[in-house]
Amino acid sequence: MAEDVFKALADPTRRRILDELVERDGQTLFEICTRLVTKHGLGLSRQAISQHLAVLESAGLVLSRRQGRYKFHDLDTEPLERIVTRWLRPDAPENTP
Amino acid sequence: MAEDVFKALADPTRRRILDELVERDGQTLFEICTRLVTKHGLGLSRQAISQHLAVLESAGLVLSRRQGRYKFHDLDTEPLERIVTRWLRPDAPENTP
DNA sequence: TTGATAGGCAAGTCGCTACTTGCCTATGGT
DNA sequence: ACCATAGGCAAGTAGCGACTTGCCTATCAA
Repeated sequence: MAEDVFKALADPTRRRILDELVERDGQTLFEICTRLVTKHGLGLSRQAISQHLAVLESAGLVLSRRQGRYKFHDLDTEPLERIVTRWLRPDAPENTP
Repeated sequence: MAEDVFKALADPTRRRILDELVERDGQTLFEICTRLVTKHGLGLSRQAISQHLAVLESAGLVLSRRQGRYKFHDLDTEPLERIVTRWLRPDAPENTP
């Protein structure tokens, strides 16, 4: 649903997570946690990030693959393009650069 | 700010408003109210829509021009394109159709 | 000038959501 | 077998956001 995509993008922390995943795919939960702390100074618990990842996953923006005791997360940008074309007028001057 | 754009898009009613404005620019508050009620069956007060329009306006998605006692609202899709390109990998296969 | 229309301001309520805390499961190393 | 690591589940809390209600201002028509 587009609803889930918009709600997922509404939170700044979730957008940071997408930033991390677009930089490097296949990160685990702990990797994302430490990156958010060190690079962005966010002091969040592991569960907070886990819940954010669940939201992103149910929105289709993040795909996860389990492997042993690790769970790797990958970015899927496919839902992004569809939701924005909703309001782009086909023949508006700013949309035909 | 991109923050305001994402928060503005998070609400379903505000997205409906954008739907109405992309269909016809220059609508007043009351026009939008009646359209949301008749076409989408939303039973919202005038103030609710007014506050939504304020959010959209502060996000730069809606421009307003006052004329007498009327206030016309226009859609501006410019902020939309910038926020999505944030996570689109330049050379990913799904982004080069 | 009076009344009706179009809109704004401010306070208050209510539900959702982000976050925490505590405990539990499972996999891997030694 | 043991312990550490990677992650999950569930309940509880706090703050934000959507919506309402009531009242106020401004413009136009009669």
